[in-house]
Amino acid sequence: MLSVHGVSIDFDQQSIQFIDKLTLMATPSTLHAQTCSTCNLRELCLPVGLSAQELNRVEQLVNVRKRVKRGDVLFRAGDAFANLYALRFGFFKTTTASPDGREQVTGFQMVGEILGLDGIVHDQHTCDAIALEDAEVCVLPFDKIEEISREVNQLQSNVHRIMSREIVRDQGVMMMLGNMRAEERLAAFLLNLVQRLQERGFSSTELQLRMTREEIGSYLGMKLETVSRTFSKFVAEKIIEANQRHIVITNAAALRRLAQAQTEEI
Amino acid sequence: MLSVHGVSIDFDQQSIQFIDKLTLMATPSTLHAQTCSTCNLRELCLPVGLSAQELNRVEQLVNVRKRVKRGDVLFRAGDAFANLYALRFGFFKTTTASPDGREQVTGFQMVGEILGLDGIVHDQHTCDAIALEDAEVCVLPFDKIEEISREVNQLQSNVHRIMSREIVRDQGVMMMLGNMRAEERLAAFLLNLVQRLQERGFSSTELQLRMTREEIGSYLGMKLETVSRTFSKFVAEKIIEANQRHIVITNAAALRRLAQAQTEEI
DNA sequence: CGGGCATTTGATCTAATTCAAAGCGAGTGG
DNA sequence: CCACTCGCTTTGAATTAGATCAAATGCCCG
Repeated sequence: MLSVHGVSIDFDQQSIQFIDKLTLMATPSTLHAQTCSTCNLRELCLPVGLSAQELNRVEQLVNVRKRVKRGDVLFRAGDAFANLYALRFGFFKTTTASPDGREQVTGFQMVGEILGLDGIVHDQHTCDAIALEDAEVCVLPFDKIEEISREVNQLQSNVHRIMSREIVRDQGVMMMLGNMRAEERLAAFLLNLVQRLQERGFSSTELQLRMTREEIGSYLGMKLETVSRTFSKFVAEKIIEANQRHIVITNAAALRRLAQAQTEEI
Repeated sequence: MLSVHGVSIDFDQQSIQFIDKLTLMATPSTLHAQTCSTCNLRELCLPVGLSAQELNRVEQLVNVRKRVKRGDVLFRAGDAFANLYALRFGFFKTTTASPDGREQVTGFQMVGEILGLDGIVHDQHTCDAIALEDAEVCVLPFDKIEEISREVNQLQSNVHRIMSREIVRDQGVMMMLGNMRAEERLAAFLLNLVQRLQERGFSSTELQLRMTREEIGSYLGMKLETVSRTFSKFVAEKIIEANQRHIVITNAAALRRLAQAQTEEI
């Protein structure tokens, strides 16, 4: 459930349309508002918990928004790092390549999540960020983030938390890749998606996958055939219903039982 | 090669003794100096690149050092988060547990590395940090880090870089766990250790493992038997010599070839 | 309506796990 | 100082989860 101007709104489906509807509701006069104060995502995003006054200061951060079409690249490994990106709507994957050309999906990002943290260490991105559906991001120049977070303690804290969250998330993925069997991984994956969607006001039982079986497999360290077979197994066991990429979770308890090995979010 | 007061020193073996020897050389009058300015690790640690003046300000950060005996816990999942820890000497592992009790090693830390970043998001640690040999850490209260890094830009930048480095490291581990076969993982693991040791002035061909086969396996997502067999295979192929935990790399090129799938450090 | 990608499903195959047993080494106490 | 553990490691044999190879089906989109 996403709270906008104190009003909670319930969604039963996630999609660009719904987010745009939300934008419309939240900011009737400024449809493509360029400021954080009028952005309906501010309670998910970098400025969580900032006072109106602090928010004013942070506004200076966001002057550019960028549309990224499905299939397009936001940044690529090797690109010079200058900005973080806050995802306003749409869906991304990040992929990391090895010297010998193998590629792995290392994350999926949805509304309100921050892309580009990998670039900070070496002033250079180490992964590709590719839109899996038409998306829009706020471009956040990192030097400005650093500058403003020296003045606004809450922003400083948020930056630290977001980075730490990413580190903890990665621990969970390692757990998944290192310890879990195919079924457990897929169960954990579905639950994780659905949980994040729920935090954003969408259904906790129904979702539209934005990625292929192959991308899921790459992320989960298994082959696309295994992903497909495991989906089929879940369907046979009446744990989920699956029509192509539309998934309905019919037995969340069973799924949770399977995914036990995964570290749950605190 | 570690540069101390402008003098480069070469080690052929890593061990507590050697680090203590170094301490002795670097700070003859204050054997257990409690300040960063006199710490021989300052070029590896949080204060990299700080001017003497800035260093003075950062000094206020470090007032406590803590000894941790082999097998002892520095912090545990669930512990309240208050400090980061800079590793002065010794060797740690961090382990993450799942609800159903499975445990996985998610990292090994050596001199100059920072522990505790996982705790920032939820003011609570999410992993255990356990010393694999007698160790000493500087206790760095995180609120002070935040406070000082508002004033000292270079420190702020270092904090961000260290967190980002961790994120990039984790991407590499995911790559390893998701894409690589047992041999490749072990090769990548050995090369990574040896590379980090080399950055600290130790040999790039010889190392003393501080962890068991089981711990290696847990980190690499394989069983201890497989780790052992793979070591034996490397020995048979004359890529390494292994006597218990003492490893000599005799054919680094072959090892590098095997580990190609791993993302190399930029 | 046709072409190309994505998905499903089946039949082997194999890398790694599991189960089992023996060997080794460092530390302890008689 | 030796004998005896106990934990770690190695090696072997059997088993298996998932990979690979292959083919058919489905679906979207121009």
